[in-house]
Amino acid sequence: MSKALQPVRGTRDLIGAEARLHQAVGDTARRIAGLYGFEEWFTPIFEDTRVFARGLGETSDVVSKEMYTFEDRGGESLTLRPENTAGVCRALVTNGLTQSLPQKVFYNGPMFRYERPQKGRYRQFYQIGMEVLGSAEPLSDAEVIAAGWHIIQALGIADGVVLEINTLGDAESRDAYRAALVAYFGAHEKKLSADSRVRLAKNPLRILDSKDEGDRQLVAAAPVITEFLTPAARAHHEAVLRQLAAFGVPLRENPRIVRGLDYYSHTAFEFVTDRLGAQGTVMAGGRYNGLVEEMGGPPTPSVGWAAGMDRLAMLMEAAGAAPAVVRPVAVLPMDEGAEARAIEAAQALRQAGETAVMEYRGNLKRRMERANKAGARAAVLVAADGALQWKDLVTGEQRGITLGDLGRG
RNA sequence: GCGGUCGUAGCUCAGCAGGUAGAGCGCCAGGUUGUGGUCUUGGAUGUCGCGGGUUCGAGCCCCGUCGAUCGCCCCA
Repeated sequence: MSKALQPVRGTRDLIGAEARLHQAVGDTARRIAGLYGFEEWFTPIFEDTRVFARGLGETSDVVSKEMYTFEDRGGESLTLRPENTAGVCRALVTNGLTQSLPQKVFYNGPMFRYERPQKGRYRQFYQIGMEVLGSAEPLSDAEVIAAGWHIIQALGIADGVVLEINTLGDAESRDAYRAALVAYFGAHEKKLSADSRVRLAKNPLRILDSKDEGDRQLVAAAPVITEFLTPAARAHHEAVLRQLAAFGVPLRENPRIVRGLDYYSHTAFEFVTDRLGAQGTVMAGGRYNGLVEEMGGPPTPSVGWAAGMDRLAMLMEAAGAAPAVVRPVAVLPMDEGAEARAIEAAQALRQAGETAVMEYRGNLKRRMERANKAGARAAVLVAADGALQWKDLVTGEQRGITLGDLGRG
């Protein structure tokens, strides 16, 4: 045991039920995204460090203290992606797709963040995400959110999850609001928590979602973004809310929703749950109108979200929505001479789309036991003379069949 | 990065004024010379996370370390 190597802190193996859960999340999300006309993109797991430093904001926590950044043998500064929106925007630009907008993108894969691990929070974690690149229309905001809700429903976890939505307004609205917040919290600085005093200087909006009780009381009386929205920003937000209603997505307006990454503006939303302890955010995103430009492209207004597969999988498990395991048919030779014929039978089943397993060793009793443990629903018993019998492992019934019967289930 | 809790067989856990470890499940073999699930008999397995210290003696005490976990921070 002392010599056994362990997985690196914050990483783990996905095997068995956990693997199946993750697979179900990815497959379901991909399928639903397809229903909305989104196509999957595969971008590199590491990028030029500048992709993230520029995209997410140099001062954001993710960039300033959570990235896996290293120099490769050629002396380039590379970074394991901490999220995938910046990479997708970079790919849009490098592939010349800013000429054919909008692009509707789905992705699925591992992300890396150097954080203190906790349940539902890992250093290598998995995200799915959807992005609409190149549309400023409120309908694109509403549709990606609706697709996200559709996925949550399809996973069978909608019960404990609710959409909270807010707007951060455009740059003009946001600057005015930020100034108002600084003035308000500045006047009450002595009552703020230590953390929030730091936020006041660095990112005053962040005080809004503080968990500190004292902060919360101050926040309750703080100015609200809606008072500072420009007419255009207000119109956008109202249109998004209206269309979400048309999509049938239940929501709760929450003026305290804020985003941690710098690229967001206008719509900001989170699907949250109270069933995962401190890791309550399950899917989150918003509109980002400046990111593609940061990657060297033309102004390209976009919206999207990302969701933690690990958290979705945990919710599925808690909801008893775990995917069923496929029950195979076991093909068992009764004597050594029957092996070739058994292979033929197994292949016939597989050609017909049936999952077939062959136990590799032991006498018939041993193979039967293994087939049973593997959850086989039936066994095909193969005699040396080539005769086949079908044994239903649930009822125990057994009858003679021919090779041709196997193709017909 | 900060604070709390925890770490014993593959899994879930018990153990104790400090005297070098147990149960259930699982696993292996038999009861059954070609047929599983139930039942039954027997068997194997741990450097008690790792390193150091205190002690005649430590799974039980102390320190460190690694990992998990809860909260903060941050975020998906």
